[in-house]
Amino acid sequence: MKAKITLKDIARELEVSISTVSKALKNSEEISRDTKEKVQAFAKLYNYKPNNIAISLKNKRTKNIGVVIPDIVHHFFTTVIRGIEKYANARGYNVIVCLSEESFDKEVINMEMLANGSIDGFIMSLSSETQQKGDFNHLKEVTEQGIPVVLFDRITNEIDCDKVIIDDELGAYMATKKFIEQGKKNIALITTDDYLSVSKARTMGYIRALEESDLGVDESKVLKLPSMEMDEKSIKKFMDSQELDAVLCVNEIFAVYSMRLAQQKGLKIPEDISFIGFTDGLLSKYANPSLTVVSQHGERMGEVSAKMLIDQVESEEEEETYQTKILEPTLVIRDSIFH
Amino acid sequence: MKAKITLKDIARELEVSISTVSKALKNSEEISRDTKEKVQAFAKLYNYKPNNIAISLKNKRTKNIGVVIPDIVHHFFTTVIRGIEKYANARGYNVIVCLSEESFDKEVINMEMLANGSIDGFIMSLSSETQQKGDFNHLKEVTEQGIPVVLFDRITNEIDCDKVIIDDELGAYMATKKFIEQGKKNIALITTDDYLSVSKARTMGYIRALEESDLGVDESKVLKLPSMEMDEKSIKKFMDSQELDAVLCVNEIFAVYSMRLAQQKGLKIPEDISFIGFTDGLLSKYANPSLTVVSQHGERMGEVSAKMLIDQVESEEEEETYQTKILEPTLVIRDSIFH
DNA sequence: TATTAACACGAAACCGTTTTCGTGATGCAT
DNA sequence: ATGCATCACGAAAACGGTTTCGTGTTAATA
Repeated sequence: MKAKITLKDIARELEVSISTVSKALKNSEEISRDTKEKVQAFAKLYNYKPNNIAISLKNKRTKNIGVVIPDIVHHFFTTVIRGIEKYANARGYNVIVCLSEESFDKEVINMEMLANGSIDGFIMSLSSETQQKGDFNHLKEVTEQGIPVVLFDRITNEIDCDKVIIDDELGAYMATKKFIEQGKKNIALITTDDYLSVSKARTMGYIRALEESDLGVDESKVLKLPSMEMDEKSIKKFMDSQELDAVLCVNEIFAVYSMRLAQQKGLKIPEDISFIGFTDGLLSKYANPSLTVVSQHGERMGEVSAKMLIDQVESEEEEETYQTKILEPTLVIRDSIFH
Repeated sequence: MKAKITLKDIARELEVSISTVSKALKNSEEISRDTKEKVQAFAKLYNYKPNNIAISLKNKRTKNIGVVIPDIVHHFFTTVIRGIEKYANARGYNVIVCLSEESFDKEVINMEMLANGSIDGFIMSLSSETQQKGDFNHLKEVTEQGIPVVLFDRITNEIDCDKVIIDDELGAYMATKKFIEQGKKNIALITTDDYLSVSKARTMGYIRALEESDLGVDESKVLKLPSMEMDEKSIKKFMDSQELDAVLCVNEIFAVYSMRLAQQKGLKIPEDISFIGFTDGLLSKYANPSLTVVSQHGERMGEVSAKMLIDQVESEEEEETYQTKILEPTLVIRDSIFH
């Protein structure tokens, strides 16, 4: 086992001072050509690499960014992470991922763990429990300490920081309007409780599209599940209870599952009943029929979030001016609706 | 903005030395009751939290573990990460995720970045390019430096370290045998080139099951794709070229896609043709019909890997005895085969 | 020859902890 | 009064770097 070599080792071996070695490796003007060559050759030979921790301690920059998300086994979050990772890596940053698993306590613990010097900034999406409680003190504390935070997708207006979201209202509006244009009359919405910021916005888009049309809103055609967790029973009951010819779902799982229910009843998709979901994941692509979705562009969202965060981390002046980027959703047309 | 408070700040404020503060906060016997109370109260009031970086530098432990995987938008890896994250977090570790994106170079760069003090150990699954090249020097360097490594799923025998895999050979064997028991005669395999350790093992299991039966192996019934990337054309061509009544696929995407091809030809699943895939993801669960799969128990794999790594990191003696844990795969029966 | 600038390097502080060791003060026994 | 523990605390080194500033040597200049 060859242990890592340090500046001190090089200095001792070459009989110069640590400072000389440090400067020589940085090609400082101060050091003579001779010494520099000697030091650099020696360093290369023994594969010297500076210790990241020591550097972090010195310049109070870790080059790590903390990502706190509710769940990783969810296609949307996965793509966001990928976007963050790609962008951050390109700028020399590493990504520390923490999962809150939709729990407020875990979110708090994770943030506290990372806030003590481990990271330069946070990118996060709130857990459902946090959004439900409306308690954002952990975020406040962190921002007050001057640690930059970027909130994405599941955000709150109570915290002053950069934010990245897609226009969920618009996404749902576009989807619903599509149904209307295709002559659908009984358009349902399967969503979750309003405390989830995204669900609330989507519901609003659905309502706006219907109100702009002759159809109007029928409350009984809206199913609000308590969470994003799959709840087969409630969906089945809802789907069985009425005649529908179009269903908008707040995620792809709900959509694919309800498609199957419809098929079991002998309905033809999209002729008898059409479906649109949110999240452009594998499921939508490979479902049968393939599912039309509102794409949230997770990877893009990740990149944008990472850019905003790193720009802030690296900016000297602490700018008290935060922005909210709103990404446009797009409809990815597949076989679950008419082309 | 309230800046973080340090030991030095407390010391200055309370007019004691830094060492006294440090000891007082650790409830050292050395310090008088009075002083301890004073210091602890002050620390609490100003919400003192020790700086992780400084501690890392001091005791050469970061409490971070590096996870390097080829891809994150893949259900299996996602579940592994979740397993790692849960276990590691419970033991006070954070997880730094790096994606190699199946590239050898990125794998190397990521490892080098992390190996300079940022982490206490690695958990990784090799990129396909690395397995193809057979170049493992980056792993050798790291292990020679005394940094513990745990390899999972995509492993190599050229490196001495702990490993966690599932018995891929057995999984494919079980699946193929299932087909045979159900009277299937023309059993195909859609897999990838043998350089991927998992594909090779799965192919061997498939072959063993067939050889043990009366059927024997028919090379033309095996499709070897160049990588795990989806290649619709090749699969379509393969499926069209012959009469099959069962297909084993090396992942769930290939399986779901070929199911759809079969359905388009008017075949009934599972009566005319049955399917089994690897990876128990969302796709399998919500496909139509739902897909029978060989479950790799990713989350378990993640937990086991994390446990092995952390145990090694925390063990004083550097044990030169490495183990390979082989997890048993299980068949998750769904509607793509007879129940 | 005396002055001075340039050169090449080292000493030391610093980042925020932990930990070892030393020491002044106190109290007790002799 | 003297010796000796014990107590309560501080000084300083260490982790591995970066950076400022000081300094001895040499060579050029007056």
